[in-house]
Amino acid sequence: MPTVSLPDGSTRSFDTPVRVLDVASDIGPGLAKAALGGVVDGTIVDCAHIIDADCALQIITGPRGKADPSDEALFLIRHSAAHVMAEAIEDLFPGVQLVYGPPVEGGFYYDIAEPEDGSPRISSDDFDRIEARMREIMAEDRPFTRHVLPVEEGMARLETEGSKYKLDNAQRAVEAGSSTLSWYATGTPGTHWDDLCRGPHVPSTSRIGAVKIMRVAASYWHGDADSDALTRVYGTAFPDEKRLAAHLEQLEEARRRDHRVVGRKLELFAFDEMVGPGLTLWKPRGAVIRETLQQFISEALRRQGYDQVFTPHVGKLDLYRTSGHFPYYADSQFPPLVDREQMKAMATCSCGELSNKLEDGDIDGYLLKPMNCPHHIRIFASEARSYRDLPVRLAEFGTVYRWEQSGELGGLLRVRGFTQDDAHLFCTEDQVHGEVLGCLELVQLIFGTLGIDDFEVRVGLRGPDAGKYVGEASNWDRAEAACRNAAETLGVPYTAEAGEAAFYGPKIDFVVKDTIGRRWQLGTVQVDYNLPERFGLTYTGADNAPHRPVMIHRAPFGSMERFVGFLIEHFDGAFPAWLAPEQVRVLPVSDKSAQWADSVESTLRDAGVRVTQDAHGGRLPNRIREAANWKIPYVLVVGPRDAEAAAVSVRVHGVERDLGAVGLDEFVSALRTELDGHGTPCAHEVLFQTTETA
RNA sequence: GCCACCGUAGCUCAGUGGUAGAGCACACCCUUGGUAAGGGUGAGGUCACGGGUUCAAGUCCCGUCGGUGGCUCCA
Repeated sequence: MPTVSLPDGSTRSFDTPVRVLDVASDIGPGLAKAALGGVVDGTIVDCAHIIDADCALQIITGPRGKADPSDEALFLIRHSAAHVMAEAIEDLFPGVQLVYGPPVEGGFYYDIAEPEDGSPRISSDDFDRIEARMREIMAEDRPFTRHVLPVEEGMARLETEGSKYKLDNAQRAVEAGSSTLSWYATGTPGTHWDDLCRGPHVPSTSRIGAVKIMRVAASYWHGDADSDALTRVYGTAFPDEKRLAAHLEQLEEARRRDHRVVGRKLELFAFDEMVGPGLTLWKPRGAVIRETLQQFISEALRRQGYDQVFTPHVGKLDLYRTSGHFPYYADSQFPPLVDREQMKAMATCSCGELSNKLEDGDIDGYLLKPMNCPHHIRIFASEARSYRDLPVRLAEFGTVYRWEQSGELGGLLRVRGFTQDDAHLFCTEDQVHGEVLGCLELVQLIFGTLGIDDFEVRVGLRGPDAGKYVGEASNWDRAEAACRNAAETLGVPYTAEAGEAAFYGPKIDFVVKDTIGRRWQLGTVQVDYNLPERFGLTYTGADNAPHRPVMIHRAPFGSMERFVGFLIEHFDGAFPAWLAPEQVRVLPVSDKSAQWADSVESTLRDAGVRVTQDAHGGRLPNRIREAANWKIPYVLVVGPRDAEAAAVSVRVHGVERDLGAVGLDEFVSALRTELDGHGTPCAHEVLFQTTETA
């Protein structure tokens, strides 16, 4: 006699066990028709799920009207679509084995093991016919039917079928405590296609609505690169074609906002085959943005008591043997630069001998630095340090080089040479908390000034595998507490992730999403007990005895490349005036206003404004359009009327009209205030009381 | 690094084995124009690179380089 309580607070009682669908019918036929599944006490279930005890139930329905479908509805639709796709692929590619097919953010995928007999692999050319087969299956409107076998019987079936992947899935389910194994047939069990699956699914195949295969990629079994190579086919599904089309349009829009597209159009940066992959060429306009950000943070660093240092781009291998970067991380470094006189010896070595000799130190050379810390540590070690000197804060925009895997490179977001806004703080145990807080203030200053409010804070802590971590447990406890505590004072939600610490200490990372939804770490603060130990760093305490300092690595931007890449997308290339490569463009209406236009231009230039004049380019509307395409914050149209009044007619990017004329001096002073205030207050708001912008 | 796809003018892209194309941008000329595309003319190509098949290759095959997406990695 289950009593079911519903989201509106009402309850319904039944004499016998009922299906979720029956409860929906009991509420109303419309709801029953729309039901895709249910949520019973927080667990998502099929419409056919039987309720035999009191519970809280929410019916999952497809979207109504213009509302977005619920996450649960999309989960069911996409999980079901993954099955239909798997069936279609098995139909079209005999010999494949299914591995694992979950719904994911934005869609679903299915991992598939393709036969290694040289038969054609699934390629994007096959998407149309896979989709066509899926639509046939959907049109047949076959019910998703769950059938359950006891573990032994189920295992026996899987053994017979001979799929090691499904067998593995089943074993995992059993290990996780399952007492049965379930299959879902698209239709009648025994007659139609089925798949080992925990469920749940939509009631029948037609309820999936609209599907699209998106891409195919390689993946690895259990995510392990040494394990079987699998083919992962990604797709997405929506309740209807209209929503699918809207989703695809959104992806297109995101692509237009991609920093690689915008960066080329606005001439911010370039990559060049001849220079090398992942090596950024900062063009003049991009360099302005980077330089301006560096100046901005440098001011803050001075206030916080940092000292600027400079160090070279290379260091001897011994430096990195001591730090532990070489050869442990050799795979992710550019190959060493070997001493000239040793080149000959190398020429006769086999690869194995060579790497041994490099490791042992028989062959010496230099490394393009993968990190700045070893150099900064040697600066710390270059003089006797007293506790009175601490904290020592050494800052450098240090360029580092890492041999990122070729498949990982992507625009400015993942490169092989990048400049960190790096600093290393050497402090006492007691100072860690305060220093971490200071680092977070810098991140807050940056994010706050630039209006970055959509980010995640991740605190990386030790995992259960204690052997992985260096340093005293008590120090770790304090450092972890310092990181958590500091994250809390930020006043934003953060996630504490066990096992995500670096091996040398806990860290706080700031993570943002790019325009196509990928996550990237920007700023980071890391506490380090390892390197001071490895380098034997000491300072003299008040007790006149040597003590080991604690190091903090921090980079509030992360790297200038990644940060600017992200920022291009954040602003869609329309940078606030203080960052914009070209802040003002002067457009004389005609040659008759040339003199006044020149004078406007030089006045602005004298005020330290990055200004240009466009006296060519044809008619005025054409030149306005051109300036808009370059996303220039302020466009000043000057004609005879303006010259007469010593004024400029102002347009601001993103507002498609003339805001009106103001005196040149008035404009310059308002703009100067905006630039000096890093965007606050905006000149156009002050002058025209408008808050419209792009 | 792995799998798939892509590489044609500065940019965006057409071109399914038979004489390399368009729009934008660029140069020059006309237009002196008051708020998002005025008109004309012209220049611009080793079709990424190397090999192969073919009477004939931008097009088909192989390799290399580069890019994109995902996987793995990320001190």
